[in-house]
This record gives sequence, structure tokens and C-alpha cells, in this order.
Amino acid sequence: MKTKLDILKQYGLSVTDSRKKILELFLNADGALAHADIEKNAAKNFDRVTVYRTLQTFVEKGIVHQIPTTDNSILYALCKQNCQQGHHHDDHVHFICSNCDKTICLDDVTIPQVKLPINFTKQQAAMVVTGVCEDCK
Amino acid sequence: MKTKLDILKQYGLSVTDSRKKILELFLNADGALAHADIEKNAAKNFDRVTVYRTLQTFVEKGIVHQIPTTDNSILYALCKQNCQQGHHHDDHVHFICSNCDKTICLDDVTIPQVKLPINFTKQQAAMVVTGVCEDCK
DNA sequence: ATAATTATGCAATACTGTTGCAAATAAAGA
DNA sequence: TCTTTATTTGCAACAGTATTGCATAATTAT
Ligand SMILES: [Mn+2]
Ligand SMILES: [Mn+2]
Ligand SMILES: [Zn+2]
Ligand SMILES: [Zn+2]
Repeated sequence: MKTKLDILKQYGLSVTDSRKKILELFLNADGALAHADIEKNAAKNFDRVTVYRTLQTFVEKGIVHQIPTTDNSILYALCKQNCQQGHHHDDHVHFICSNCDKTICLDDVTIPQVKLPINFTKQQAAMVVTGVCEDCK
Repeated sequence: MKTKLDILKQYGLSVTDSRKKILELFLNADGALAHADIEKNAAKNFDRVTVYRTLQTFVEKGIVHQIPTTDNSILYALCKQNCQQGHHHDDHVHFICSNCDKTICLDDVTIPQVKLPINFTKQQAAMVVTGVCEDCK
């Protein structure tokens, strides 16, 4: 089984308390986390700034990916595929439950292709579906 | 031709200087606008708070819709279809150009259906594609 | 024209995110 | 293991973003 420590080393990061703690939060979470969630659960011991910097590092390294929202908050979730430095393979759909507010990576639901107008070139695509999740059904 | 005034009346809003001005900005814009854009162009005369409240009202009424981003900013764009109070028909793809940074409503590109896992119910879907736009090609 | 309703501006306040720098910690090398 | 080097952290200061209550001003309805 892959430990927090393994993951940090695998991505070439030095192993520190805050990184271990924040990574643990992701491993135990059943949905995506907002900065505020992490701050609430981890920042008792760590400075706010450290949380910002850790999340930024994790995104850069490809340990977590970001999920866009329309409420001025970014959500973060563990990358499950083989994401690497500056190259995410985050082609799955995200689901936000309007009842329990959890955001879930639907790792098996691939973002469908779309035909863009002529002269538009695609680099990345994100898809967020809102609705009612299986638990709230 | 439908004027600013018509639009405001159509949605049951009282006609005020700030609403007219902000609506004008949207009508003249060739892409989506961030709060900051509006503040920069309109807030010479209006208070910041008024911009917040106006955008909120426009979203509620269905005059503009929001576009999610991963940079802690919300973008707003005019609704072109028949959106109404609390019921947006915003089923088109949004395109963010990584070169010129403009965000464009691809009104003719419909968000494709996705098959959700069992016991998940869909309410809304948003899709944001990044890449290079026709002007920057 | 007047009254009732609604929107605005202002001030205060809270929340969110960034930067520089010194101290602390971790990794690399002997 | 001890020492050196590189990296990370916390703090403080600051800038930017968003929300609220309330008095005043503007708009709409009568
Ligand atoms: Mn995901
Ligand atoms: Mn749009
Ligand atoms: Zn739910
Ligand atoms: Zn462009």
C-alpha cells in the first residue's frame, strides 16, 4: 500500500509535517476539499500561508487537481491517474451534490469530446455536473 | 432592436443608472466579464457594492450567467437564450483562450450528455474548454 | 404630486490571497 | 553521525475581495 511518505517521495518533495498532514486529509476525504476545509482541519497547527503554498505545490507536481466552481472557491482533489509535473490527466467529470454539497470525482466518467468552431484549438476541458448524489438520493 | 431599457423592464427590474451602464458593458463586450472588469469600466461612478449587487440581481433574474474558473474569479456573460428567474438555460460550452485570456460563450456548441453512475441525478452541467481562440490562431 | 417601494453609497468589518525575510527543518554529502 | 546546503515554514505586513446595516436618494405606483 502506498503511504503518504511514498507519494511525497515519488513526486520529489521533501517530507514535512504539513505536507504529510494535508495529504492525509485528502486520502481520508470522500470528496474534494476547499482551501477552507483544509485550513479548518489542518491549520490549527500550520500557518494559513503554508496551506496555500502546499496546495500550490501539490497542484504543480500533479498530486491534486483543481475543480472550478461558480462561487469564488477552488476545490482540490487527489489525482488518481498518472499525473505528473505540469501535466495533468484530469479528464473526468466532477459532480457537485446540491443537497449535501459534496464534490465527487467521477473517475470513470470521461469528459466527452466537443466539436469546436473552426479555428479554435482545444488544450483542456473541464466539466462539472450538479445534481443529487447517490447518498442523497 | 431591444434596448437596455427593454431588457431591464422585461425582467421586472427598476431602471437605474448603474444597471443601464453595467448592462451596456455586457452588450458591448465581446467576451465574458469579471467583476474587476466591470468595476474598472463602470465603477468610476458607482460604488463597488453596487456592482456586486447588480451582478447578483442579473444572475438571479437570468440576464447573465456565471462561468466557473479555477482562479478564484467568476466570469459573467449575457444570457442569449430564454433564461428566467432562477432558471437558466445555459447549456453551451465556454471557451477560455490561454493566449488573449478572453472567455467566449460558444452559444452553438451544446454541452454533450454524459452517462452518470447509477443513482446520480443531473440538474445542470457546465463545460469549460481552454485553448487558443480564432483571433489568436 | 405624493406615498410607497426599491436601490444606492458609505462605513465598518470580515474574509481571502500574496510577499519578503528570518528562523527552522530536511536533504545531501563527508 | 556530523556538517553543510537547500528547502520549507511562520510571521508580519499588506493588498485585494466580499458582505452587512443603515441612512439617503432615486424610482415606481397611486
Ligand atoms: Mn477529479
Ligand atoms: Mn455563456
Ligand atoms: Zn449528496
Ligand atoms: Zn485568444
